[in-house]
Amino acid sequence: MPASTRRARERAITRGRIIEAALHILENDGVTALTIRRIADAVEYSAPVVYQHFANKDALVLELVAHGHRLMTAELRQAAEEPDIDRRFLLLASESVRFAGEHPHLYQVMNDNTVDADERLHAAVPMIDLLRELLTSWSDAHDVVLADFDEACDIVWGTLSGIASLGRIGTVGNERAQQLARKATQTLLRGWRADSPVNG
Amino acid sequence: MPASTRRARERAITRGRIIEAALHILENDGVTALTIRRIADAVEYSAPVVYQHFANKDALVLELVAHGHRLMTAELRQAAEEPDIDRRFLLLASESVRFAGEHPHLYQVMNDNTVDADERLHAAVPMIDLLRELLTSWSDAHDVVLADFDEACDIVWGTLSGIASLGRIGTVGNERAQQLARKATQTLLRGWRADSPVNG
DNA sequence: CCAGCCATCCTAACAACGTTAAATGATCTC
DNA sequence: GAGATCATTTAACGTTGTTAGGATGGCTGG
Repeated sequence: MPASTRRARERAITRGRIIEAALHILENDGVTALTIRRIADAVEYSAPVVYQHFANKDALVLELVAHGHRLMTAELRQAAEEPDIDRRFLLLASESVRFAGEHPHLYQVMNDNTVDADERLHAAVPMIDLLRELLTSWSDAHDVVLADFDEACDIVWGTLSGIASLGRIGTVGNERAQQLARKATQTLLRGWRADSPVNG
Repeated sequence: MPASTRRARERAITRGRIIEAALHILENDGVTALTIRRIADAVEYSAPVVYQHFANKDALVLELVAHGHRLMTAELRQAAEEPDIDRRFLLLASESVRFAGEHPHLYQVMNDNTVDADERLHAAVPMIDLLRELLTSWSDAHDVVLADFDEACDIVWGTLSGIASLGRIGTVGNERAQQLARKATQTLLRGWRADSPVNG
């Protein structure tokens, strides 16, 4: 069925254009401007065609969330080229907060509780994987045995996302939030080193 | 103007009933059910009456956010009767996460980024004050001088709120999030003690 | 006591939202 | 080329936040 595959290809292209347009609207004009009709306008279709590619708006937004996490992870992996492990960890911390500041609206839907929590977790998997990698290299480098690895990983994740959310508050600001993230991970790592049976 | 004060009294009562009804709807049926018409129905008025007491829906929601922070702070202060400082700190950590689990919808609007960030900060002042008190008593008790007190305070705040948000994810769960909060603060405090010029 | 005023309340409506049904047009299959 | 399938649009439904205009009732000054 050659025709069918061409159709499928065209469908996939349109689907991608919709996501792209939605992302553009979200990043430029915020979450309140992200409406089905505006997205349809941007891709020069009428509103119902969106529903041929996504079951509903939530499904489309979820796609944006996944895209956001992939983008964030990619940027963070770029920052992971820093050779020194501790510096790398601190850099990842501040850079994750910086990402939240540079993509405020995208980061908002990434962490908004309006999106189903479990599906949000699934979208965040690449980010969590990166954290696990980093934490293993760090504990290996310092001969630190963590009492509960997954626990430590979740703690870092929760801490960074919480502090990044703090950054949107005007009186805190993103630069300060970056500093907070660095200090927080620094303190956490120091705490784990102090707790480790080898160094403690 | 005796009549005017009676009017004002009645107005205040109605206003309070609206907030109460809104809170009830929010906690029971979630944020999507929190609509002006449903609130008006609950207080046996028509929808436009709500706008005689609140400029718009956001203003009303902001009131719920402030109420939520007051409620949370009150519960946490109750937990602050624990005499041992370190146990008190850990208790506050887990209890703050527990509150998020017992009032999921309320906690959602408290931390949702749809509400203006700066006004959310203003609503969170009592909670921050409690944190500051706790942190000063802790550093006094252990002769720890924190390099930057406000920084440490914001770190704890961001960490706890971030981990509490983690708790709504099904695969994490609230009990585990409570444990994470305890461990996170424990590790942070240990890190600060290790860093203090007196004990370090 | 009564006319007038002012606050309060409701009905009706507006624009915009997510979403669906039905109709139209294009494209592919045989 | 005829019939079926897909793509697309127009129209509409129900709901949302919000505002305008008119009715109603109690307070105030004479």
